Amino acid sequence: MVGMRDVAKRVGVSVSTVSLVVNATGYVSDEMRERVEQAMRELDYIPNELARNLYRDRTGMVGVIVPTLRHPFFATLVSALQGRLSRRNLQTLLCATDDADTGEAEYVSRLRRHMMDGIIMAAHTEHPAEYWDSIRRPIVAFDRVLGDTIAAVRSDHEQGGQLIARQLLDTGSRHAVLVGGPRKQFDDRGDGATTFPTIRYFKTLEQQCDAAGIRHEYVESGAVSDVAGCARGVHALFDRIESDARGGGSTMPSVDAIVGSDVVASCAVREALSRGIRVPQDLQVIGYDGTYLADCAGMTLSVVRQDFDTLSERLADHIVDAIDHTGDCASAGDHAEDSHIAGEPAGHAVDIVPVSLRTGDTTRPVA
Amino acid sequence: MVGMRDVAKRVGVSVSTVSLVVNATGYVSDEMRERVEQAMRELDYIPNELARNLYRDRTGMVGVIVPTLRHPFFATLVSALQGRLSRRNLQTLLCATDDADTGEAEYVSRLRRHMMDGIIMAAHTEHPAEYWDSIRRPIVAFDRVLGDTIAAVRSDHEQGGQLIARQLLDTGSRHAVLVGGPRKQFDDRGDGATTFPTIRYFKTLEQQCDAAGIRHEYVESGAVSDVAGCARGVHALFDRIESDARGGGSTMPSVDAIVGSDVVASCAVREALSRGIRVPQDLQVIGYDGTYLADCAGMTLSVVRQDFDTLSERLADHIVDAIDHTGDCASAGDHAEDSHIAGEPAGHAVDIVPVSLRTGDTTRPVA
DNA sequence: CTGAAAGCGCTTACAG
DNA sequence: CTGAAAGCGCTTACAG
Repeated sequence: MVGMRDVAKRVGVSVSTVSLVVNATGYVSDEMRERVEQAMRELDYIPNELARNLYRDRTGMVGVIVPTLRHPFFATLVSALQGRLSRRNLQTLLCATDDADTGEAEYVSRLRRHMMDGIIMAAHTEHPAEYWDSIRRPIVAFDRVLGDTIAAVRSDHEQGGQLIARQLLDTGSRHAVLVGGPRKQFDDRGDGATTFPTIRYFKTLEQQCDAAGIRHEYVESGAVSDVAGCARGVHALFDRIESDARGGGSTMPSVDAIVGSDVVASCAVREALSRGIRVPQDLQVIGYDGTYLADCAGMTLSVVRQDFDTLSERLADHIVDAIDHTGDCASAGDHAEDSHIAGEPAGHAVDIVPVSLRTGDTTRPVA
Repeated sequence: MVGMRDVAKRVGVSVSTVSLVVNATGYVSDEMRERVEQAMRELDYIPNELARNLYRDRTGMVGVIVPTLRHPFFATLVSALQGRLSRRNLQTLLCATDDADTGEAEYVSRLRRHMMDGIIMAAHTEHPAEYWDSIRRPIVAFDRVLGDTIAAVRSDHEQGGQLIARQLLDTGSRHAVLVGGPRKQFDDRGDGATTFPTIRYFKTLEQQCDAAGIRHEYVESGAVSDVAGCARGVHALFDRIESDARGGGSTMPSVDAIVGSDVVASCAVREALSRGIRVPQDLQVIGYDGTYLADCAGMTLSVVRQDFDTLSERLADHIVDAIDHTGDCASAGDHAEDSHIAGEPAGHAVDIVPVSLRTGDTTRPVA
């Protein structure tokens, strides 16, 4: 490996001088700079960031922990996030907990040892808030609550639930099936705050349906990383719907709306089509997320769009903030006992990004 | 940051001793080890890999460059790859060229500066083989030829083409439409070798169709990262097929088979269903890739499956090999001029992984 | 079995 | 404007 020393030797100067021109800091005569730069080119010199980072105690990398990449939601999120981070000259170290047999704890441990500047946490965690506090590294949570000292970013799922409820109401749906993850995620974690905000749109939707007199039921569709399982779940759901209809002596199922992730919605549309159920006349389908899947479904799905660009931008903002302030707070971090003093809501509040409803071909026009 | 020195101080020993127990190398008395470990626990000591890596000249990270994550193929690949690398204690640094405004060249430059142990290249490159040689870091190419000194891994696309041709022939299809990327990718790059092997399955398929007397045509569907564009392309294709049929005075289109990526196939199935074209009776659809998309299409897609697990395993194997041999070859690398001497096909040959045909509900049974 | 010393490749005050 | 020196946190021979 050719190092700074080699460049210095070639030009006949000290390494300090080479360092100065590499970093474009301090004063170097134009002629000197030119000679050094040429030597670097000739030797194909690559600055070793490792050494640099060791000195600066900064790596320019952030760890991103997601459950899986085999789901369009997280693929889209990571994609947008990596782009945003790259723009700020931050590299993305990817960790997927469900796709590898490496657990969240092991990943976090590695990320700490590798001196990541920050960690963006978007996967399920079994750790208590104390654990995350003890990491002593900038952390931003996505769609999760990791404790009230840790910044978090998420979509406005309550708004999402409302948009869907409104749509169902305005288009006259009377019986909706909501398809989502394991219902136990709905439970609070004792401390009053649910750690998994995504389910909020279901809760909101259910409340609004109750208020509007729309019948609704919830069906579990398996873990998020199991797309095929989700497809099977939707298939089974349609079997049941049709058999219910026959049992009731009716030709049409009473279910007239299905709400779920893009994946669910996508499956639902196709199930309906292949069974001769007309979309949206007989059945409305509304997706949640608004990933690319919503656009390659043959029919344009009606979806609540999460704003991936803004979400990523915010995540990047927060992590950069946290990194920049990490030096100042270093001493403050020592007396962890009395940390809950004033309250810095700026960094620790949950940053909520609006969603929007895109009406496609799978919902009826509003009367 | 609490360092080794702090631990040493607390126990009252030298840093060397602490280092020994951290690395579990050399001889340390059990009592000493116990005391040191306890101190590490008490202080929540985290070894700084940066320093360690600087000394060892190894980071335990590999850079993975893909065009996009917003496509199930690359999402699935990266997912499998990250898992495999993680098992070998290698971290994955993710770079997506189409999803960020960071070009391939810039990414490679960053990866070199950050001293990645290796680079896995799965994106398009405009660089000539000489460039890749000059990187002087372990590189493995995926589905691409980066020059004959660089190891490559890919699926057996010729076999894929054959499997599809066989299927079409055995089920009596007479007119197939192949939907794929820009046709100019088919062209060789002067040096005789195509740099983009994926298209080989189309070439093989076309040859076999010609031999079997199956009519075929090729339709471009836009860039790989543009899933929505792909959906529009398929839509337009169906419009044309139907209008052709009407123009010909026929009620049924002459096209009776569509072949393309999972995304294309997925769109095609839905387009067909919503237009009343029966799948597979009137139209067979065969997907290429075999990602999760093939399983959440309502109908189980018939697909040629790329073996992502094996592909990833091989990529990991090759990069680990290259990394392990990087020390030995350091000197050998100097006389790059006379590198083409004997030929080390072991490392440089293209590693070809078999594919398989899964027949689902979108093709007819073989007579 | 343990400690003092040199070094990994770079940066940054501090002298000249 | 440029060089000698100390240090980032760790590892590894080499003495004791």
